[in-house]
Amino acid sequence: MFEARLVQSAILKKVLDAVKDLLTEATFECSDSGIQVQAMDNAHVSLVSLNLRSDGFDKYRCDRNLSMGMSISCMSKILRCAGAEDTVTLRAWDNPESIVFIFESPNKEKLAEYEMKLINMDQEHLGIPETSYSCVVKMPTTEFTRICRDLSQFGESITFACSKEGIKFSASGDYGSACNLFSLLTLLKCKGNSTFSSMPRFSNIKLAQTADADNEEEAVTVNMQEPVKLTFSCRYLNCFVKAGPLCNQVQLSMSDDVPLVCEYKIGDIGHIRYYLAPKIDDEEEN
Amino acid sequence: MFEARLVQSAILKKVLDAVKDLLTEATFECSDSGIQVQAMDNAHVSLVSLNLRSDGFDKYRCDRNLSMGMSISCMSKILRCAGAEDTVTLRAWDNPESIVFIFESPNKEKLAEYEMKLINMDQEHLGIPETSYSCVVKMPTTEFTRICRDLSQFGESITFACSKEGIKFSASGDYGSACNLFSLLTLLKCKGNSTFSSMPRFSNIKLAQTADADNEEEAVTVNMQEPVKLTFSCRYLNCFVKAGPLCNQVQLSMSDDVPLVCEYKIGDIGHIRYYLAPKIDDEEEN
DNA sequence: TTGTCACGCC
DNA sequence: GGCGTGACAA
Repeated sequence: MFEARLVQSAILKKVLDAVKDLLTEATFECSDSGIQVQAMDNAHVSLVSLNLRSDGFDKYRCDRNLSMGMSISCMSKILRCAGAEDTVTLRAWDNPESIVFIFESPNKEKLAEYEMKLINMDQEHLGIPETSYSCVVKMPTTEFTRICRDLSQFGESITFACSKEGIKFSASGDYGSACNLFSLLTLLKCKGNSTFSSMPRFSNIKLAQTADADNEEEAVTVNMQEPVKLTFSCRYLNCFVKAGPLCNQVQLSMSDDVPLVCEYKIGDIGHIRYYLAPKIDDEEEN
Repeated sequence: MFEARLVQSAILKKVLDAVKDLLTEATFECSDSGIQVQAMDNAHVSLVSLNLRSDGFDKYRCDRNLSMGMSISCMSKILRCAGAEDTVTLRAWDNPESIVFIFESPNKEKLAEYEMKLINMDQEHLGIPETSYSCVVKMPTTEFTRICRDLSQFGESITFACSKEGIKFSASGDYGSACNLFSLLTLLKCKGNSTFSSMPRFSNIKLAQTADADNEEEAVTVNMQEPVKLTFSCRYLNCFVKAGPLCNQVQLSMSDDVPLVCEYKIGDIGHIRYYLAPKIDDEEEN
């Protein structure tokens, strides 16, 4: 049998909020090491990769590997029935036709069971190569969310430019253009960091806005090997940003002509990664 | 003349919120003992019974019995014009063609009068027999509201099953099924109540989650003579649940093949009861 | 009748 | 800022 318990059902609620706009259904691969979902969005443009490690659950048992096709919209509806403080348990038998969600209130007074039929799905397990990226940016989710939302008003896509000057997000459209800049210069100056003058050009710039552990969540960190300038569709960025409630920081990994990776940690239990191919120049001109 | 004053107009506001989705018009029977409304909903499926005792009003005078047909939607609009802290007075003359609503602000600075024309209505006074029920369940309105809302997502109707094991609400639909259980066993165990083993089967189980007066509002109480299993339309349950703001606890009375009674107390002044016939098995199978 | 959007309230 | 509600459109 398969059983996974999470005392904080809120985590799973947020995970579903983070994927439901992109996926209507997905295969959940359950094994001894945890739960993994990899799926292209409905339009087959972006890719969602979700990992929940078994050791992150409060109880986890998986006798044999299972591939369960689930309706994300249904699962999202079910999760919405869990109280904010409830414990959630997922349970399925071997060769399951359905999966059961069990919600228990903190005082054990209420027990809710939701049984969801599984779906037969094409198995499309996608190998995603681990690569090293030219630029890796970490920033507060709130900032990134805000930037995507704000710049979306000006055009269909946002250009991420990461250089020795900092990270710059920009968009332009018929009636104007917009730009949000996290300037290394300013950041350094603000912190009275004197390394600026000796900062190497175009290679391996690593900048922490602050070293205070207290403010780590608010830090903007740029780790650059090569400058990059890539353009992405707002539509998808605004879907990714729905994972914001999971985590205070988002990590953006970029290289030329390679999909952006937008990663949110999920507590101690795993992460969700969104992959999105950059627009090529021809498309930008459209 | 007829005059009824309520310092807390909020009560009357909530009463109207509790009926306006079911009734577009209704006859208000006013007598020395108070105000009574009994009416089938627009679709003639459920029945609403509202009682406001004269002694619950801050001032009450009714020289002769009156039957006043009122537009509920109009009355609801008028009540929405009362400030949260206002005092409301209803006034009508004998043989009235209209009724006046008077709102006074606490500091007496503001006086608002709304006159509403009465409607001629068919007199349909429905005798509702007082019966004893196989199961009477009391539970927090918030829980009941939540359950009706949650389970509505899974089907058109909800089955209420009350047995020695507790009270169970369940629904099933195309893509899964859902169930909310208040288990007597769990409740008793949690409270370290040792009466469980001696609990009679199928008869007169009375369970209080807790005897603490503090938590009375949060208690789930089941008083069972006979187990029952009845199915009701979500649509109507979700209308009844609108009475939630009136009262912290709702009382559900059930017997086989007899309408459910869903009762909310209205402060010290009266109550509102909703009656809804169970779906018969044939209908369930549709 | 249901889903979505905008507004106002908490 | 989030939620619940009312209005509108499909």
